[in-house]
Amino acid sequence: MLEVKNIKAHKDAYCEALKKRNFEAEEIFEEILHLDEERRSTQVQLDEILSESNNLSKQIGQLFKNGEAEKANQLKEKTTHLKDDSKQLSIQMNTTSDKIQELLFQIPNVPHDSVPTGQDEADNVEIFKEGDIPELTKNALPHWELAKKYDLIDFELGNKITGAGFPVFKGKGARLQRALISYFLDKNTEAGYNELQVPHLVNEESAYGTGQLPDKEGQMYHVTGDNLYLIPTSEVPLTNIYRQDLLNANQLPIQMTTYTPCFRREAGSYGAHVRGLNRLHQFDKVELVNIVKPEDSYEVLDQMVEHIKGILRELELPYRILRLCAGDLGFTSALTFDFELYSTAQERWLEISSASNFETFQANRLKIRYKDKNNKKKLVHTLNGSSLALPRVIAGLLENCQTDEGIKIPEVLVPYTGFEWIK
RNA sequence: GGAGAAAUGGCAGAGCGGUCGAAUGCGGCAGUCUUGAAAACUGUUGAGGGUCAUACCUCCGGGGGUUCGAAUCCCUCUUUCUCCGCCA
Repeated sequence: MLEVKNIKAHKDAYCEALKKRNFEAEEIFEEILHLDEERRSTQVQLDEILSESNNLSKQIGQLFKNGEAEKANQLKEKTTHLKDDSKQLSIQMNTTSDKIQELLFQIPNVPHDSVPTGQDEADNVEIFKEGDIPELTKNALPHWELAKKYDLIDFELGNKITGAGFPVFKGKGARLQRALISYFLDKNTEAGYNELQVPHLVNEESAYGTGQLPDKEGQMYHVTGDNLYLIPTSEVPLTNIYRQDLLNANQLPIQMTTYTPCFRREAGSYGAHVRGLNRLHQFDKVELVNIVKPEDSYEVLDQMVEHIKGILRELELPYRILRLCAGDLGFTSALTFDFELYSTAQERWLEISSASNFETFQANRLKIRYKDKNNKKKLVHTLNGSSLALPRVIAGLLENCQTDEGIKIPEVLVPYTGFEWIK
């Protein structure tokens, strides 16, 4: 959520930047600024009335104390109309504030200057590529075939228990998953991230805080009995830990990591691209969240990118990094880098991580602030990134590491899996 | 699920109809002393809105009510604690 004072100060620049997203902000900005004026003038009126009635109340108290009941009763009569007026005005003020809030919720984050223009994923800009794409033998298989061949993942069984998109991992498949989770968490804690375990269900307030509500309502599983949502990403509980907090500068940066399953309804997706592990309703992910001072956020974003690179390098997997174009940028993000892993058997790139800087957009919704050197209260910047999303890493790993003898586990993982080959 | 108690500033904790945005202690910050640090002493220290700055307004778990006036009384919800029941 953008701040009204920033809209006021940078209206033209914001309009210009939001055009990159095909978002015409001019009109909505005007309306917000107008409503803000209205809100303020209403408040001035309200404050005056409240001030007067506070004064009268004090006088009445004094008069009663002095035994001048008659005078007091005269003053009492004066307060009745003040009460009515203040009630009216406070309703009016709340209505206006709600309207402003509602409008602010509709506006996406302002893209960073470095975000390229573009309509959709085809316009994303590749900025880095690393790792050799292996030459596979003629018998090479896509991961869903490999999963079946080595009895690693059972998609049909998940179907029986829950439905499509809820696979059952078995034997070495399950162990490989657990190994990756441990490996990722170890890498993250080595880099200074604090490991946490968080709830997998969140309340409405949390979902609003990180921006899943109101605009992504249909994508979360909703537990209606208790009005809770299954998390689509652990970014939600992690970032909400600090909701409404006023931090001291020396508490920053806050670096958190956690492993959770993620639940996404992915309504309307189907077809070849969602086959196997490519797109699931439940999947595992290890997440990074950073809460930092505004002046540090872009440096931290770079660090996050370097950190994720390091992991992929160790896993010896071919990947590339994309700078998302304005059209493909998430609603809450100012700048996002996507990591894609090359799936050799499918001959396509799979998104396995996304590292974003939200600047103050989430922090403003969440009201996460800190006191800077001069004791000024400022909104923090929040960032997150996956390190990494498990299923597609497994998909890429199975496909790229397959040989005629079986699947060769990358060396760094062997201490975690306890085996070198899946045969 | 049943019975009882409670929720106050960063923390602990008083206040139980007007003088309360709130005593006191701890913590934080600034200063005195010290070669430096600690201790001691002195001062300062909640949040939001509003203003050029004051003034002023709002906030004592959330919501509603009584009253001229509510942290204080009433209703309701939530949470926490204790006891009981059920249970991984």
